[in-house]
Amino acid sequence: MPVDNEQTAQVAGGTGAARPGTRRPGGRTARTRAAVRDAVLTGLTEHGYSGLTVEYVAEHSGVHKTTLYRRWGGVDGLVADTLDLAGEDSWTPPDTGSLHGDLHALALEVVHSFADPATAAPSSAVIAAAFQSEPAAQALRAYYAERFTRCEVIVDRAVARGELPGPRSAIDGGALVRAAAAPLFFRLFITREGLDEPAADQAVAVALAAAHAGTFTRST
Amino acid sequence: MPVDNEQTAQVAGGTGAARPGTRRPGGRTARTRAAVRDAVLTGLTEHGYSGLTVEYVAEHSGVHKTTLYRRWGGVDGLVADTLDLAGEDSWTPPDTGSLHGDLHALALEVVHSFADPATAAPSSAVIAAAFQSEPAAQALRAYYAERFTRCEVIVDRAVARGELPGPRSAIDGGALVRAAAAPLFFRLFITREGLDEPAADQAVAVALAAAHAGTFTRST
DNA sequence: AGGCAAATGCAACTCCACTTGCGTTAGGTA
DNA sequence: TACCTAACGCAAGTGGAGTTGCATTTGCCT
Repeated sequence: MPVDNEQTAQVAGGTGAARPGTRRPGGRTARTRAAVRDAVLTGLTEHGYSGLTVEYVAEHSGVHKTTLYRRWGGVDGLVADTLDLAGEDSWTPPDTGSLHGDLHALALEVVHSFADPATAAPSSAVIAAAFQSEPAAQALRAYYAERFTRCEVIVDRAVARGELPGPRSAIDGGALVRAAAAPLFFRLFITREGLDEPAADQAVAVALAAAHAGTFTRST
Repeated sequence: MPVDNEQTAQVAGGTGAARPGTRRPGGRTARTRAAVRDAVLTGLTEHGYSGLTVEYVAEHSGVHKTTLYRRWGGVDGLVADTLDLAGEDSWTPPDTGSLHGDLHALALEVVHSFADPATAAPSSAVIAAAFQSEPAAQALRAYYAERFTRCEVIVDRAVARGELPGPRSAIDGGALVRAAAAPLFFRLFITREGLDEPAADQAVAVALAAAHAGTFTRST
């Protein structure tokens, strides 16, 4: 079953001005999308976002340049769509048996994923693309929103285990996980300090300390 | 006294291959730099980073296009140099009389600076530029490193007041302040959730809770 | 004051991202 | 099966970013 997750925003009028790719989600269209996204991924890992060009994707996907411009608008659209695909994986947060273990494993996943060019390229590419195109910003927002929603299980389990004061609903799990992740991305893209395991350790420690102090407990 | 803070990195050979701008920091050169940086600032606030073009800077600064390419290499270099200027201001961290007050004021400064396009544009522009050029990344790194060094006074004062366990050297002030700032930038540029005062409140609360739990105390 | 070289100005050129008009292919439907 | 049209392919063209060789200005030093 080929996926079809076109952005539902900005439909021109009520007259049904169909955007390309929405009316014929069948064979060729789906094949085109898959080929294009593969080419985008390899292009990103090879040349990075700033070095990725529409012409490159055209050559390496067998899809004509004009089609790429028509359906995706440009490099940023291509990258945004690629992230949409990446968001449809079956990833689940770690389950180590303790809150600290889960958060630490999660932080290490981030560290390692950004250490490997193949996985780091798409992620950082969209962050870069979001600066110059609203669709990319949208894709980025949606991606992380969904990721952190998946992560709330970690906190739910911790509450169930009695590691944090219950009930579940009283603690903002999303905020806790975000707090653990934020310093890592901050170091990566803002202060450009680079990532290592100590950084991950400290990020987790900060988030956990705040959690135990009740900082993420929702105010009634 | 005209400033001259050229990047000292990547000097080609030992034979003294002088880069433009280093041998004659006098009148015209300095005037050129000033005019260019003004034009970059107005260009950024008007069109944003993705809309800023070298030609625009040339027209609005009176400096010829060729000169801009020669001395700054391109848009990213222009933006990086502009941040270098911004880093030479006389900013000092807030001094409210309490650690919480200082951190909160600091967080609010971030929120408000990114709410105002005129101040937000240069900052976010360099973050974007750092994705495609090493000089820009360098400028970004230097800028925030210097900023957070200035902020360590906040923690020093708190220790002196007895708000945190001393001695000064035992606590990593930079890490504490970074912890308070990270969630804000994370929301701005990674999850693209936008900033508001509650976000600032929580960021400060998290950092403070971690500080009181001893998370930023240096291990001997 | 006078001379040297760095820094800038200038105009023409190259190259590539992006567009456009039209012909062709193939998915959906009767 | 046959038709219709969305989606794609193609080739030529356009515009602007970035480059190059040379003339001109202007700081700095003697």
